[in-house]
Amino acid sequence: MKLNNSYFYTLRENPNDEESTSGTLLIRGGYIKKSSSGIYMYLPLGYKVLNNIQNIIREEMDKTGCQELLMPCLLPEDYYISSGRRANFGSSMFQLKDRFNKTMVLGPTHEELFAVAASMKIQSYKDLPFSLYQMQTKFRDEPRPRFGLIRVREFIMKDAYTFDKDLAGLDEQYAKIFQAYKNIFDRLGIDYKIVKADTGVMGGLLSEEFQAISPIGEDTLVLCDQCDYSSNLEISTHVYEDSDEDEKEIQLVETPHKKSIEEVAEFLNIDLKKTVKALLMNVNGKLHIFFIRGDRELNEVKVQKLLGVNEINFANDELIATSNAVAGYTGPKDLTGATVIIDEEILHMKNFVIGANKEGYHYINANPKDISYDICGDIANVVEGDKCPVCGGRIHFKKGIEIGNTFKLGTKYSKAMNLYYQDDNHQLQPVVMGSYGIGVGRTMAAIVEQMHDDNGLIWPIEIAPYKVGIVLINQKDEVQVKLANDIYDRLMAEGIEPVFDDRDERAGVKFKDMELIGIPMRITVGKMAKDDQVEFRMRTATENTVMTSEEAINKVIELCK
RNA sequence: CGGGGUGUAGCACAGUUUGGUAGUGCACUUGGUUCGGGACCAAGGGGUCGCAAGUUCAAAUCUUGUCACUCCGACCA
Repeated sequence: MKLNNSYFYTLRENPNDEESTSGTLLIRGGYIKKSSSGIYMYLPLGYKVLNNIQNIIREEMDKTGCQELLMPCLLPEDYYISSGRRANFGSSMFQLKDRFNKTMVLGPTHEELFAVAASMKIQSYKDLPFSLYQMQTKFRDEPRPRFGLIRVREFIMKDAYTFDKDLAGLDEQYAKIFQAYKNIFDRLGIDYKIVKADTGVMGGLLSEEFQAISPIGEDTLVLCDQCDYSSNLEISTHVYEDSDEDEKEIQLVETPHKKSIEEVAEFLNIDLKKTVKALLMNVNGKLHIFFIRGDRELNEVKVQKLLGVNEINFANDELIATSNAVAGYTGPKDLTGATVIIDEEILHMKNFVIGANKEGYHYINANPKDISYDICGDIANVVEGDKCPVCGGRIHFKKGIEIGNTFKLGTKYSKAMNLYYQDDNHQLQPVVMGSYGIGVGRTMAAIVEQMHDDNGLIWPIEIAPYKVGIVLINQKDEVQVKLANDIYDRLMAEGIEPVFDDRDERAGVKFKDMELIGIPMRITVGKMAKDDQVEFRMRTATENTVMTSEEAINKVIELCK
């Protein structure tokens, strides 16, 4: 592409409404433009990168024998009502009426429709297994779009679905696609971790997430410094460690005006880890009081599973008044009028601090024998330094951007969508399904988050919009012009399209732009053109290498392989 | 959905307190000088000041409403 007379622009200043590095750089480089909150245009450069990523995904998916197809985005609401997910998605699903007043939705994910497509093929066990995928636009009306392409309302997802006759078959196909995902993210050059995760609104048997490591990630990954244990914080299991202290006698102490657990710990000069705090919550309109160690956080996913509910909220004063709890001084001793749930860890603690259910008082040296409760379970988040559930090492956290997700769905959707096959005993059996997603635009943003510097983007060669850029220093010097054009033509003939900066701009502008848009290799044609000499430089390098034009061309060809 | 912030030229912003001709930098056009790391000088072009109603002789500025964008939270694959 020659920049003269092309659609190409860059911005010298950061946009004022983008927070993330990736969003800012992609906008400044002219890769994307926001059209409204969480909805972006992919401009020519951005579209090339998007396509390059899609091609890598396509190659690896095709290798597994997965077949590509294309589903509609616009669907009757009925599919999601049949599967029972219409209510789950709620207002995050875009909805509209057609001219006959029928309710249509824009698809947020396509398990239902793939089940319908699969039913055309599946009659007997002999029709299984197989797998299908598509790359298609998905719509989710996010309450808060954020971070450029990372959390958006309209996005392209590669979604794949496997169909098997039993769990053994699912395991086999799952493993194949899992490996393809590793190949994809390895080829994209992303630093990522695979973690176990909650199945959430998808349901099913198992969920694993591919998480790009990034400080702006919205998920917390729990990792072990000794073994390869990894888990999303939302489902990470907690190993309890018994205290070896001798039990002391419980004692009431005054803690005037010390309401938060941090204030109490400081006032009593006691480690937060030797305290127990209360969380007063509203579960289905009833007061539930949760007790966890003072330095931990309540894990809503675990609580929802333990209690079998979809939603928990903070309790208001009216609800709290149904018990004898005193805000700031609530403890699990002699507490009445609420369902009391304690974290199992508390049973392993000794001589800890609890609220006394009396304004201005706490107990110290409380022990498990002193407290009473209705339910006990794992309800808290792990914290850094906790014991690894696999090897006993210590765990630490990293932040991740979820770029891929794989689910063993089981028979949830096949049963709901009436997808059955006949087995060799003439019995009807539900098809066993798996589903597998990759957010293509989000992956692009994650790559930028991981690969950039002060001067701009840095694309890996395989996904760069152009692998090499030619900077023509003086477009009035015929020798330079001819050499630059010769190099351009030679590379085109090799099937490598360069971006050729032939604009009437000063050299500095051309260098800055080439760096901002992150072109991996640069050939500069300048003063030495009369001796057939050019400068070659990688985007990541700080020095030029002088060589002949022939050597530069060969270098590019070699690095593109 | 709760709480804050911002809407003025393609981009980034000032002007709003105290109403009185629409401004600055970048970008763009023309001429000149310069020209291998975001040049300089000069002269230009471009804006229903988010939208609507109101107050006023007069509104970017005051009032009310409304829309959009955004941050923190809630929520979320």
